[in-house]
Amino acid sequence: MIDSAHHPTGSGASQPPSREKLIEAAARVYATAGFRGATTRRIAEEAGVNEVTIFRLFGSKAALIDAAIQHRAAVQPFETVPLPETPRHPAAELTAWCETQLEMLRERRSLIRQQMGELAERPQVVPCASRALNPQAVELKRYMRRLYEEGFVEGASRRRAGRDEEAHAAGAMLMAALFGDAMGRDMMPEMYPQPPERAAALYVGLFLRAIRCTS
Amino acid sequence: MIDSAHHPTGSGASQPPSREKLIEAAARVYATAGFRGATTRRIAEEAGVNEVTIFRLFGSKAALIDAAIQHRAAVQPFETVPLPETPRHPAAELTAWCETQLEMLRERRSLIRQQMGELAERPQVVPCASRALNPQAVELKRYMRRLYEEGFVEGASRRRAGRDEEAHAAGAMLMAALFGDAMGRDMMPEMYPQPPERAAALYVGLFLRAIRCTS
DNA sequence: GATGCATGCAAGTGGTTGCTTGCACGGCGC
DNA sequence: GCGCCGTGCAAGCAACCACTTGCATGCATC
Repeated sequence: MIDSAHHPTGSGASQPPSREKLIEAAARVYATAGFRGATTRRIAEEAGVNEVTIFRLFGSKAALIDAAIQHRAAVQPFETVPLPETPRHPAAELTAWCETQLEMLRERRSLIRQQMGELAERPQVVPCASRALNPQAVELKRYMRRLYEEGFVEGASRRRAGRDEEAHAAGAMLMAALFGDAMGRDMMPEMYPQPPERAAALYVGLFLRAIRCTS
Repeated sequence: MIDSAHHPTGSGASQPPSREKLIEAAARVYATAGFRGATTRRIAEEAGVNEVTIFRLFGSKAALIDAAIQHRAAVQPFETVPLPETPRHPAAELTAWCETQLEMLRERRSLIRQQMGELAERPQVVPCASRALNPQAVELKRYMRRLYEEGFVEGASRRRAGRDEEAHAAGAMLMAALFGDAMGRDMMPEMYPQPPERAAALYVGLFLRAIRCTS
């Protein structure tokens, strides 16, 4: 029934469908069951292919799941909206940016949770997991530096070291707020009484006031 | 069921050692390996007792691990330093409080990570996991309300709803900053360049400025 | 000494896991 | 027609899993 079409090679544009189906199924199963819970039988069933195909195409379960995780990490971050090169309306710009961050984090929520849980046993997932978050933090810091340079920050005349320290902490705090919101909203709803669509604007408002920025 | 007590050694305050040894070993193994990875053989070996003892004392592996998790969650939160009833030096008081929070979170880091990972498959751990964090958030909110009442917040005259919304978000943001610091410092060190002992003071400083509090 | 109890030890249960093997089928280029 | 290759199917393997059973042992109380 599922025989979707064409097939491999030729001009090699699309992979043999089994490979792709397995990678996506593995990502789904892993996100809800973790490495140990993602059995080859379950992944194969989810993908609608035979179990042996996993070993023929990937060699081992670990290789398949690594491929799946890396696929997920490699495909999405490029969709991120960059912050503008020169700030004009910090509140609006940051809010929009934070909203896409939140969306991204919420979408990957269960995968990120699994990776956090398996961090102790499979430390090789660390670079893969943080690779998704790190460029975002860098982007935020670049934008903050421009906020200082363009005079959006009032009391920025203090000594450089203290300013940097505070700016780093503020950036980390904003990222943590987004992360915590995306991760914690379903586990502890009483801690997040506001509707999710208000979250970004609220965090950004607090963030800008914390760094003394005239929004 | 929990008839500890009985028996030996005269005034016998101490439980039969096997039970306690197993609970602590289970907590350790679970924190690094998760539910599926925490095999009864491994726990028994870690505890230095025979594997059958697990089933004689707890009936099943799940019961043992539940007991271990609940034991960890039940024992520690009482050590928390409460925030003062009437604020005097918000910055100092909050910083001290945040430092104990950070300490607690860092100590339980791997256990919390595991619980997050298994949240999708074993949702019954949710209340147990959030029970550790929730009272802290409540305590923070009580303290914040007193900050408003005692006149520590400058522009608090705005409409009530907006103030509450912002205060909630600010509280969530501070808790998230602590959580993210405790969880992320080892996974993404470049995001936390400051030494860990400065963290609490920095977050509190930003937090107080965000809610317009005169520290 | 006898009884009760917690524990250790050895063996074994049925089930699941990752992975392999052997074989058959069908579409493709030659 | 004829290989080639990707795939499905059935069977099976050794290892591991949670859990059980039966028996021996040590210790404390009676």
